[in-house]
Amino acid sequence: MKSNKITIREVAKAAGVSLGTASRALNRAGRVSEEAITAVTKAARQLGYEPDAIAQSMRTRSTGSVGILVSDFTNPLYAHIINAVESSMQAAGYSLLLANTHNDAKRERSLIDLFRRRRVDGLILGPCAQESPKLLEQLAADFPVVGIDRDLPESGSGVEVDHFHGALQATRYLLDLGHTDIALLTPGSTLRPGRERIAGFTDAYRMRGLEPTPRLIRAEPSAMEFAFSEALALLSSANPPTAFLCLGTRILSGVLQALRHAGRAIPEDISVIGIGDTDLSRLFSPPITTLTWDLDAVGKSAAELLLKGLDQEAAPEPSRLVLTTQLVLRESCGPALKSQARAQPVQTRSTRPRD
Amino acid sequence: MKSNKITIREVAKAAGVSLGTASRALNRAGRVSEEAITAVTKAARQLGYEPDAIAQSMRTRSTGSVGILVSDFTNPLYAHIINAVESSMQAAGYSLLLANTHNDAKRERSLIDLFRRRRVDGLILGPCAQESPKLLEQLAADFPVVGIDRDLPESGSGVEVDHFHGALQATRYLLDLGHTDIALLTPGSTLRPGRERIAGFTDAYRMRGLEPTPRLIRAEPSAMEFAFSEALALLSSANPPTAFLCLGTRILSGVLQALRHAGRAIPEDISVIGIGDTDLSRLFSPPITTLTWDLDAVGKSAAELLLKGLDQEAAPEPSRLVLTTQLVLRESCGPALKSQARAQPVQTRSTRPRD
DNA sequence: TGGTTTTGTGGAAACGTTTCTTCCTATGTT
DNA sequence: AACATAGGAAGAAACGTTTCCACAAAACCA
Repeated sequence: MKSNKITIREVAKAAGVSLGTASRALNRAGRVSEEAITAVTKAARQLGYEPDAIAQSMRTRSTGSVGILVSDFTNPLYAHIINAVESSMQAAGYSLLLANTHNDAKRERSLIDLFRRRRVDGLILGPCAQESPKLLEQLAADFPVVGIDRDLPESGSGVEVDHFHGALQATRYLLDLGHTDIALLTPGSTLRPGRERIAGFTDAYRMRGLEPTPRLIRAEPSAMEFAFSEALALLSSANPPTAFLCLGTRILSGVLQALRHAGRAIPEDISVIGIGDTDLSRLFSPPITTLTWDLDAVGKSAAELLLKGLDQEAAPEPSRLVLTTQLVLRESCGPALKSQARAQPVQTRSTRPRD
Repeated sequence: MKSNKITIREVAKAAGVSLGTASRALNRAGRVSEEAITAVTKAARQLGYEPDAIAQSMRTRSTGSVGILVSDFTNPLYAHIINAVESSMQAAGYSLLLANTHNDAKRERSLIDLFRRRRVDGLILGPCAQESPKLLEQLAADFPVVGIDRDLPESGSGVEVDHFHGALQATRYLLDLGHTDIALLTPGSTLRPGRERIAGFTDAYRMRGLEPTPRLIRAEPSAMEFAFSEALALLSSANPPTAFLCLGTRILSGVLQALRHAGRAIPEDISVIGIGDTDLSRLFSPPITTLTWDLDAVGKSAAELLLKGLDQEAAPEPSRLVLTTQLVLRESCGPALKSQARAQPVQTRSTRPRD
């Protein structure tokens, strides 16, 4: 049952019409008679005609596919976002071209070029190391681009999570519990999320007239091994932190592992805040207080923004969307019993204009 | 900086050669002089020429893209597999077209048709409800297809995990601990993995001269809510199980949640075996004994099988690969203290020929 | 009835490549 | 010196669609 390729030419011949008419009949475009439509559709069905999407793309200059680039979709946060994107795009008739950048700017660049050569209709880009807004600007000349949690040029569209206020809220919560030596672990200070988190973290301190300890701010590319050894090092340092703010899924695992390894009890010895409402944070003992946000909404919004850009060819008005975070309180944070106020009081000044 | 499309025609003109020569020069195919090559490549670089992959596909009948279909890549198991597939395929120069079937045979069918129309060079298919090997056979006539953990026709290639012996080993381990009332929770008895697991589970009992309790075998589509309520129901039933074999990532979470909800201690009150070496199973207290296998190897092997099929057009010899499972012993299983031998001794007979 | 519009059709062009065929021109051989 | 041979290039065909254009026939309007 080798399915021989049936072209529209053969359909036309079988229906007794010209090739052009057959095409118009199948697409119900332009002027076609009812009887031509019935004849052609019948012939197409009988022959098992399947239009060649490549040839269609060739002619129409649109492929019906969009690319999505993230650093690593093994990360459950990305997996959920991509899942939502896929649902929305599939419903709209688009296919998803997926690739990992592994947080490598060079690779991202070459993947973008690859996708451009493949003539994707649009592109969704997650954060990536050493990202430059300029790249996006150039890209946006070719097709709609939507960034996720990414630095955007003036003209760019994207959806962002309010990591600034998220980190601020989480930090204030810990400060309120009496912690002053809070370790902040977050991936990538060069990426928007990391930058915003550090700013929010710092601001929370300053709003209390305190200053965070630079030594306790660890912003490296997310890796569980990094988080594990880093946490272990911090714990055995001269002035160990009394709380860990773990703003990365892998980081949370690494820190929890380190705490177990070091024999520290949560929340008695040390408080922990995690990220992303995963099975781990819900089912860990104790359940982990978690900074979270709506991943489905991120993906869905990104898809909608992209679809909007795909719809109207000539209306490239940029749109941004900011999603808020929620702090889900569980049982992993307690008062800082052995707190020693080491943080330096300074004049309160925000690292960021108030909004 | 609107990037105007540069065609090979313009490159040829700039280099002072004919269109055909330019193409041959860029592809280093056929007879071309060295000087033509240098002239053309220089012109191409200067003009910023990027070949149009669609047009290339049109002519060469190959798109350099492969499709992959799984039920739901939010499942970390699939995410890891896809990750490995993506790495291998990207290294080989292929792009990945991804979609979720949501375990719906109809949707799978239509996605396959969509991918076929998009002229993917190959296809990787995860398990899907009501799958029919016949479908794969038809498909394989058009392009190479690789199944993952899926029923295959005679002629099909694929990689499979030895769920049979995995379940057998896990069950025997629990039986050795004195458990006779073991609950088996696994997604989809119509899917190969579920079927094999039930067979392995049953065989383990029979090798001891016992028979499993049908009531304790729960094979439904994987859903955390299902597992939670199902586990709760089993716990409050007349003869509750003393051990849970949770052969699905979501299922494990649901059962753990149910056990916490019911106030049962692991492993004192009840023993638990999970699946997939996730953060949850490693970091849970106590760490969960886990039936696991090499997800990277699954993805990598699937990609390699597909690449082999893509390479040689004319050699459709089917190849199968079976990967073994490992039982990672942790601390979630203990002896069945309040075991009451309720299982019926029967004549030992395997549900499956020995291998 | 004669012109004007509408409607449907067939044929051809176009999308941007690769590849096949033909042809010319050196180069080498007897 | 005449002739075979091979290397290189130009030109055209092909991939399977959609869409543009011209044109005939039918319908409409005065």
